[in-house]
Amino acid sequence: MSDRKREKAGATARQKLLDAALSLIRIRGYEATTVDDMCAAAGVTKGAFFHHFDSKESLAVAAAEYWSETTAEFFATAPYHRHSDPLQRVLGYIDFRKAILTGKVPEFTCLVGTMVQEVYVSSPAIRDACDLSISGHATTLEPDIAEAMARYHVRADCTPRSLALHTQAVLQGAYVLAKAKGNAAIAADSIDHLRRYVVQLFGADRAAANKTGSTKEHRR
Amino acid sequence: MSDRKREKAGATARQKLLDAALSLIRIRGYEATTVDDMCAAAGVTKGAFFHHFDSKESLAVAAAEYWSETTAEFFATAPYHRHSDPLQRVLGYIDFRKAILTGKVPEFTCLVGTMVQEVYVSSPAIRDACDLSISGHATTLEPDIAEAMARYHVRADCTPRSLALHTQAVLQGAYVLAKAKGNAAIAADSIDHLRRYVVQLFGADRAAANKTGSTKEHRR
DNA sequence: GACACAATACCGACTGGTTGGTACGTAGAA
DNA sequence: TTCTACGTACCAACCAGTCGGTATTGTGTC
Repeated sequence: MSDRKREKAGATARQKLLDAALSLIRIRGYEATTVDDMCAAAGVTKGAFFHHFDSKESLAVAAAEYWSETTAEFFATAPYHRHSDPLQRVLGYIDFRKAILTGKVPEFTCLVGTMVQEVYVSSPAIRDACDLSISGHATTLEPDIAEAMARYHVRADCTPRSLALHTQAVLQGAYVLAKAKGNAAIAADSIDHLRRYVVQLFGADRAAANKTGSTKEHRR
Repeated sequence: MSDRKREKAGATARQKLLDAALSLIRIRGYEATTVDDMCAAAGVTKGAFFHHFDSKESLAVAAAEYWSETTAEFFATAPYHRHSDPLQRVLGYIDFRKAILTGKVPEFTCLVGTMVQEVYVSSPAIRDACDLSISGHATTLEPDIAEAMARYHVRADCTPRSLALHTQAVLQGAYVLAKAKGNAAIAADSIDHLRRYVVQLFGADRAAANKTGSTKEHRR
């Protein structure tokens, strides 16, 4: 947004503060990350901080919005969109989420999922920004899921939106367990289960649809 | 544990502090909950706090252990254990987790899932206590899952432990989304997906087993 | 049962460092 | 000159943790 602000010559203080906030909050959490910490990490002073942000809270809101923008860009350019089959795009998304579990835990976990757990009662503004980030990302999955459901005649009593949000729940939960265990393996496992669920959900119901028609169903 | 300490006459300061910590941390998070807050909520003074706990961190470890004890007791006496069929016990557990999504969000969410997101880098002691709580609870599900897998001949390449941990990941993620959205409905939805996954996992593979082998497969 | 006395449980004022936030100054661009 | 974009110095409130003290409980001795 507003590219005129961060012209050519490197990042502006606001930008550097947002980047610093992203990495620090993902490591320490929101409350444990102080304004001074972020200023030091960004290489700016407190004056700059409160010039750009009214308060620590408003920086958190801006950070959540910045997170939404960068992740949206990141996933929009990801390779899984190339598949012509909508189900392959959905599975490709899941595979992609698993593939990016690299590096240390704070590097692949979710900023807004971390923040919202701390502030969901104390700061409605931050909570709403986090919700918008998660729900907004889930919304980008809905068209593919809807199309796949239509093509494979999934008639399970679940909506594209519900399944999209479930994928996010699994990912958020996988991150919690990864943090508890200190490694990504457990998160990858959960994503495997999610993938198996989606495969079964579409495959099993396709088989059910086929059953009414014809083919190799071995009715016992 | 050590019932002689909290005899008959009401809760001791230590007990009151642990109870206060549980509810406050679930609402505000660990970092945002001050020692003074917990003392005030417990109706004791700071002297009592630091008499029973070396530091705020050691209280958090004790709180995680206390959480493990109380939840273990809670689930041990839950009704789903009565089913003779192990799969029904597993599904009963999932249904039970959905059924207890009552009241406000801080009342049904998980203490250790909340804490571990804040301290997984800064405090290994708390992180380990949280991991033990989550993983320990998951372990209690393994026998039922293993038995159900054996009975229904599930040969999916997933272990009882992996599936048990996945249920916890889904629950933790469901709580994150519930906090973001401010209500339990989204969590219930995700638990529905988890239930459908388990049903499919056991049902679909049973069908597959039946397909290859004889009918009504009951060999052992 | 009475007493000494020691350990435990708890109190509350205090502290040194930290926190989010402010006031004001300044450099450069328009 | 005025506006934006910072930098520096500072503050009041707050924080985890300390410390000297007191009330209560338990225990060994006679």
